[in-house]
Amino acid sequence: MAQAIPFRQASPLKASCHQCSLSNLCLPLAIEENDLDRLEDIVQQGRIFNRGEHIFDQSTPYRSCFAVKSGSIKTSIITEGGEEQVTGFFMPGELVGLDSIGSENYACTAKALERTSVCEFPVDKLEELTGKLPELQHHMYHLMSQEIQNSHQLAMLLSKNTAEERIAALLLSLSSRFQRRRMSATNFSLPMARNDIANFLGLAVETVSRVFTRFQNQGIIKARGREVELLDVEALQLVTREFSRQSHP
Amino acid sequence: MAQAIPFRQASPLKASCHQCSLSNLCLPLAIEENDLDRLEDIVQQGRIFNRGEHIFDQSTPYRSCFAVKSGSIKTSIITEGGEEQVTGFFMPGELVGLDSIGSENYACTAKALERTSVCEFPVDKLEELTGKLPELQHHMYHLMSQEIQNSHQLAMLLSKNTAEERIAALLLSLSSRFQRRRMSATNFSLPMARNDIANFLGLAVETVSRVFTRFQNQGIIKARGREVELLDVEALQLVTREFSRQSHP
DNA sequence: GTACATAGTTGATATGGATCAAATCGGACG
DNA sequence: CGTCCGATTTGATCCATATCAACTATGTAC
Repeated sequence: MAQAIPFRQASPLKASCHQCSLSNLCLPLAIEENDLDRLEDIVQQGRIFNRGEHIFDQSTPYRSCFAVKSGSIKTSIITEGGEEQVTGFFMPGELVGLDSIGSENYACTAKALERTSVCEFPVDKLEELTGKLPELQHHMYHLMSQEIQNSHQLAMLLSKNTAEERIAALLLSLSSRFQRRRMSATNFSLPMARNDIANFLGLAVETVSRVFTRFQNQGIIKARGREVELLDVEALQLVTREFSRQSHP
Repeated sequence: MAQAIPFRQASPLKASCHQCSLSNLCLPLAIEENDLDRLEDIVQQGRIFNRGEHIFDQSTPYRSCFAVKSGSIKTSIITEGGEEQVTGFFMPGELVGLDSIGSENYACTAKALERTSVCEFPVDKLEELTGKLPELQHHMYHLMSQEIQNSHQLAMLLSKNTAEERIAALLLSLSSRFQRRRMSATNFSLPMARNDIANFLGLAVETVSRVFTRFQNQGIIKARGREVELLDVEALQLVTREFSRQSHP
């Protein structure tokens, strides 16, 4: 491993968005090459969290949003009663904490689902920078509106779709997100437990489990634990659209 | 009415955020008095829509977001199959279209629920302005994150709460939004049809109707058509919290 | 004022998924 | 290698809400 150590050891924590393999997914994608330094100046890179550790906690003062570098994160909100609602899963290249920007406190809790490394963007500096770089500001608006749309899609899924449709949609969403990272779209391992899937999709764990085995029996997927193989993507897509088809044939 | 006509008749469409009674709810609240002119310069004020008319349509090019001046608006997304999902209701002082800022096209359709007047903010000019006014930019981030949080709350409501809890939550939300506008918190008329409520909350119309009459029989509300009176706000609040209480007494 | 259409209510029945219960798997750790 | 504890699966039963059906109220056009 010795040869992997970079020459510039003087500033090991200095971010290097330039070399990051995720720069085409993450914030840098919005920025001109020569403005990238300004983003690097405000990023704190390379913080590592072990499975189960909190990146930030609901109701604590908002400081930063985070880009996932490797690993994965789940966010959830906790009601007064202690009930948990998983609001999202975040994979490399995705930004966590947008739901609280501009607020005093974090609106949710972010937890590492596995060993995860993140890049931290202090919000005060980020806002300052977006004020100077219109493309970056535009991209932030875009990311945030995307987040709203995602959440609306989730609400739709929850209010109108069956258990099978919800799970098919989740599998396809994960699939396309793996694909964006040039990984297999049909062969991946779920970063989250069945419990988290159930909570996120508004189902009981038992139902999630049953649907997985039903899909398996139908030859649509193969699943052993968290390892999943999508055997028939078209069938999955059909499941997610079945609902809308039935109503308007 | 003659005496109500302003002196400066030369520019009747010139916005006057300065005088607007909603300025403490709407975008102006984020801006210093002396920067307000710059906001007024980009606003197009006073467009009127009749009940049922579309303010904008899903999948058409994104141009502007809108502040409700009077009346009310519902937003919804339509699936490929033609199925509708109501994603929100917007009342005076609230901003519509944040879910698409930074996108090419509108992500939803906005429809006037009654005769409604709006102020239009062309997005290119708005982005330009937020680049110059940090407080305004901050406020935009805040509004958008608020929208994400709202949607997460909705998702939670849909995935974890009973019909009664959902409807109680909606009534309380409307109540507090009327109150912000210095209107009665207990006596108001619903801007939307039962159908829209049902769709928004992921219920059947029949269920909504039944819950309304159940609440009425319990003496919690009085409802005749769209006219609603909240007789026992605490009872309503209790209903929304009942769920969380049961799980963690 | 009458008629038709749309919105809302009420009743009867069916069902998808929750819940309860129990068995099995899997991985961390001594 | 065996033990233990949480995660997952499987089975049996129940219930909240959807669905189907019919009726009533409201409002709008003529």
